[in-house]
Amino acid sequence: MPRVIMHVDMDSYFASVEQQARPSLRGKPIGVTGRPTEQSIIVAASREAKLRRVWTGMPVWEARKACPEIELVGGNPERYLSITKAFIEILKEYTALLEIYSVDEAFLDVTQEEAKRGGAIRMAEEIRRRFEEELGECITATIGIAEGKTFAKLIGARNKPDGIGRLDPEEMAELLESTPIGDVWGIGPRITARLNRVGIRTLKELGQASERYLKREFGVYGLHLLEVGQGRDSTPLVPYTEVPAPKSVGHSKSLPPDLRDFRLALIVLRDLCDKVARRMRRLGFMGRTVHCGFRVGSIGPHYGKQTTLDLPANDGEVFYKACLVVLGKIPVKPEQVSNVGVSVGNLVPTEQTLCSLLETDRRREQLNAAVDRIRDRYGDRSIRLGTSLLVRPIPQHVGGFFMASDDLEVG
DNA sequence: TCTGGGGTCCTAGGACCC
DNA sequence: TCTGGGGTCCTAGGACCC
Repeated sequence: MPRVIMHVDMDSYFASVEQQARPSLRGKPIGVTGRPTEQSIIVAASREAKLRRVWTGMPVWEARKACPEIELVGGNPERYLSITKAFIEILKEYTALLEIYSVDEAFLDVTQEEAKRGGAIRMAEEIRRRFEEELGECITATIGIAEGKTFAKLIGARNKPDGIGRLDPEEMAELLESTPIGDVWGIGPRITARLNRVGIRTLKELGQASERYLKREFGVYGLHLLEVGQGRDSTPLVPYTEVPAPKSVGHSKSLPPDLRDFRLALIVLRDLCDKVARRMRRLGFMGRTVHCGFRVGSIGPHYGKQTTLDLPANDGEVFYKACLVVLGKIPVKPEQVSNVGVSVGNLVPTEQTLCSLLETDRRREQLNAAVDRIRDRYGDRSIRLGTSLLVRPIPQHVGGFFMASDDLEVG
């Protein structure tokens, strides 16, 4: 029996939530930004802003050029999360096979339920009506319905915003013929360019490509591409009840153009290590692989290296030391470091590690727990590391390599 | 004026062990 | 002494997503 998959995608999500919370913003082109600086980017544009050609990912200066009256609003992550929880609660009433894909998207498998509820379209109408009644008139969603996730997403995108789209099997051939491969979930610019080069531009053409070619070029992913090109998509949903454990925890930070400096990058890195460690403690994980990376110049590539610790850790100091070791191996000039990041993988639940049995680690743990309590109570900035305030000698740059490890005084 | 910050999965080569 | 096969772990890099 064919599946009936629904993709629920909130329209201009962060911007809509802001307009719901602040009526003075309604009907206006607004852009939600991460930080209120000119260097930041538009994280979400309201419908009015989109009509004025302002898109997600656009730098603020470019958005202003496209739409001088744009009103910039700093984002409120907690607010978005609480609305997300609310709409997820509504969706749970319609099926247990619900995948929470992101803060503003979900997939529902309603194969079993649709008959009882008068069909998938009627269900989608009801869901949209309840969003309006329970979350507010500004919070709208577009719902796509098809036999697989990829096509539900695609048909939803064709009906944005504030709409419902259902793909009937008879319409599949036409859709395959008219859809450029780059419109499809999972086919980004690189794969698009590679396929275009051999004359594949539409989904239909993708479906006619040889299996051998796709397998050779794209590995197992090539088989998925072929399936999608032929109008099939059996990718399973990941029900929210079976959310996989996180595989890595990381933070990164871009530096303002006038503050691109390796010393500053190290201070920021020390803070990021602490943040990562704290999140891991909160999540109950320790990790062994420490990956440290940075970017040089605004369009330069990301450089990254990793190292594996002997024992899993969840301590910022340990991560920072590992980063310094790793950075010493990166053959790049330290000037103009524009972005720095750390991410820890190879995660193990804390209770499954033996580290807590070691005396030194127990003391360290007590210290971390105390710091966590203070921050829980007074905020992340209430207690900071000595390094955030104090920098001493300058890292040497020798023969194109960093000499980083012992140059920074850790307070 | 020139792009944030958080992730996932896959591949491939080398080291090492049996 | 030489050769082969299989498995796991580690590292680097590529691609994609929201």
